[in-house]
Amino acid sequence: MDINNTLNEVLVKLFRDINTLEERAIRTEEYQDVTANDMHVMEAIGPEGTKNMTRVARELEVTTGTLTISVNSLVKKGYVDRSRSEEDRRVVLVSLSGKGKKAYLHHQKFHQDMIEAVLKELTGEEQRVLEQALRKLTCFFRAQS
Amino acid sequence: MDINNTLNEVLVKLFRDINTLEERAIRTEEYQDVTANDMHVMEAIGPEGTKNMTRVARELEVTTGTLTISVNSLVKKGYVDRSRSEEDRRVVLVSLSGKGKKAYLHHQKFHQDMIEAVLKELTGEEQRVLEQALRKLTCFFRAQS
DNA sequence: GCAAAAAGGTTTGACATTCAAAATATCTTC
DNA sequence: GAAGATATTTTGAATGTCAAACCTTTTTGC
Repeated sequence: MDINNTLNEVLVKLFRDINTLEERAIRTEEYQDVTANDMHVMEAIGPEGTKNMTRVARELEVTTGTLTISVNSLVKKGYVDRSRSEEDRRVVLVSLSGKGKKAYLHHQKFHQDMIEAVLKELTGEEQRVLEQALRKLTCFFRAQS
Repeated sequence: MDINNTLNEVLVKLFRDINTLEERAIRTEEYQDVTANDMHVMEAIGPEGTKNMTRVARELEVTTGTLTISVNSLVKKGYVDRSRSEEDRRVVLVSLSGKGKKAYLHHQKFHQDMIEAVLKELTGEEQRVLEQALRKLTCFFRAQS
């Protein structure tokens, strides 16, 4: 059987399974009200300091209108703080609240645990080749854009 | 050490944006009206023969109600044919139209190009190692879900 | 046989996410 | 200080999703 076909099938399935797993990991007992989208927004805002709406929207590649709606919900749920800049009253600054930082770190830990678990399954040689392949994959998608 | 970072980056960025990236590749001049969701539905229906709604919905892991809406749109756009089974009048059979098959093959080519980009710089031995590694990971993630 | 239960799909109502374009408020420039 | 630029929110429309109610048709149990 052709390695091309095998890889195609495996990659498609793997991506789907990992996404499913990640979605499931985000909604834990403690963070039932956090959607995958919420987590992505929190990741873009980042755990340190503040960012304005335009910058976060650019990082997420969504319009600021879309981000406004996401942030509305995150503020209401208490994960994000929103305030107006004093220097430029047009600018809105967002940052993670204490609760938001905790949720963010919780998710980071999930990523780390998952990576550790995955690497334990593989030999050193397999790890090396996998890394090379994933780098190539990232390049491929970057080149498309 | 670096495998860790690569995996994390892939996990965070590539997997998150995979839908957007694929959609960008799907929407060409010829197939402007095909969304990423449309393509996933067409993949689940498959290029050969017919399947009933329940089976396709199960493969996509969505409700049949959701699939009905997706298929409505695909039928209207001319990518999918829908008919009632003669043996069991409850059953609705869906299949790709000529246009649907063409779009499907176009997307398969995108996948092929992706695989080629990844494999290009690996030796035959490395390709075997990669395949082995991905198989292990598929098993691993399957077991988690 | 026939009534009740099961099965396959569709419809409905609700919500989340998204964008483009209009609206609002605040700078900046000339 | 008026005109234009910038940052954000609001509005209106589309897509994608589910659960639950609702048809049709088939199967089951008596």
